[in-house]
Amino acid sequence: VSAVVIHSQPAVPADRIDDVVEFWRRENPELDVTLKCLGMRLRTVAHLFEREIRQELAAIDVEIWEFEMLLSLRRAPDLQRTAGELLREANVTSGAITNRLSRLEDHGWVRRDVDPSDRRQVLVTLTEAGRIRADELMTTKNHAEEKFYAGVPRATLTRLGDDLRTLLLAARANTSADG
Amino acid sequence: VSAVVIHSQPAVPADRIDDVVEFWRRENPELDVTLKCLGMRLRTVAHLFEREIRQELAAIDVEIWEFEMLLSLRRAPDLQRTAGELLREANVTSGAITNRLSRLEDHGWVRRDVDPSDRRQVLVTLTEAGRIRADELMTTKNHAEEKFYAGVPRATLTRLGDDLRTLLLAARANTSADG
DNA sequence: GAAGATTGAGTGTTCAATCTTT
DNA sequence: AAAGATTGAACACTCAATCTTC
Repeated sequence: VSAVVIHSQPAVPADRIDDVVEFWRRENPELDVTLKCLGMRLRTVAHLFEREIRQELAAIDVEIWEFEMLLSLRRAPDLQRTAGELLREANVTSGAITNRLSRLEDHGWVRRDVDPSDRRQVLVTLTEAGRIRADELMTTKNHAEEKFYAGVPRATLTRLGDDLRTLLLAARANTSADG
Repeated sequence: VSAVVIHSQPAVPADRIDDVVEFWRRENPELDVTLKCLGMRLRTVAHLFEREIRQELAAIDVEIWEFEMLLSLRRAPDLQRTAGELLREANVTSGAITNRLSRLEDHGWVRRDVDPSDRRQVLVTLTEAGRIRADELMTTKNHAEEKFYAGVPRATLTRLGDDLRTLLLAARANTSADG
């Protein structure tokens, strides 16, 4: 009795990504189809998600980086972090942070002070106006996310979250990344 | 008899994302924790993945956009696409495509010709040097991907791929996106 | 000397305006 | 007019150099 190899296609129609990967499998039958599809889907979903959030936020005139900076401060003890902490949370270079902080300061959403205990550091504090704005943005983003996931079975979403966490832990080890 | 609500934490240790979401749940108990975690993990994994691929490609002096353009042409019938087709595959504006094509042309990896059947269009063709380079890049990327996923159970990866496809189909409908 | 933040040059994107062809 | 590609201005990033403080 010989087993038939099924290419792990579930009860979901094939999409563009399946077609692309099928092309490469024909060129190289050794290719790991599961891995190729997974990578492409990860990037595509994340891209779609980001674009959707960006559009919803754009309606109230906000960039994603702005959202992330304000929300990071909103979570901080005393609504306050050093520029270095913000830098590491945002995964951008120090030049970008300086740039962003200047713009947030212009809007009056954050304040910059020299850290008295270590005068090399800059303490960034969320102002009252910044806190109010942060909470607005959070609400908008929550609505956008619910809309994005609409129609996907609850069980799928939960399983996705769990599996992604597993992957995330492994990937962090494999890449020795701090993100 | 009262049911105890379990916050769907599987046999995986909590991470930074769980902490962030827990903060917001305390602020707003109505918050859908599963959805918030999922969104953050999607973005984080995709970000990590992209960074890893970028680093591996940088070792052979290639940018990700370059990789995607060459590989898109590599799959095309006759190794040829119009600038507009490339634009829609890459999800960037026409200005970016013009810019990219000029640089690829400088390296001698693609050729630009006016489409004789519609002289508004530009036909982009992968040269022989471009085809060789594309295949090199594909090999490098495959290695990088295998390294990224190392240690994650096969079943998890397969399930992730299937669930992501389900999500992708729904999200495309929810956002009316063409990506 | 090392760490944290700022500055400036270089890069690559978007957006709007333009040019050509249909 | 409308569609496809190009151009240039504005913007935001990275990277390397600099300045201040430890």
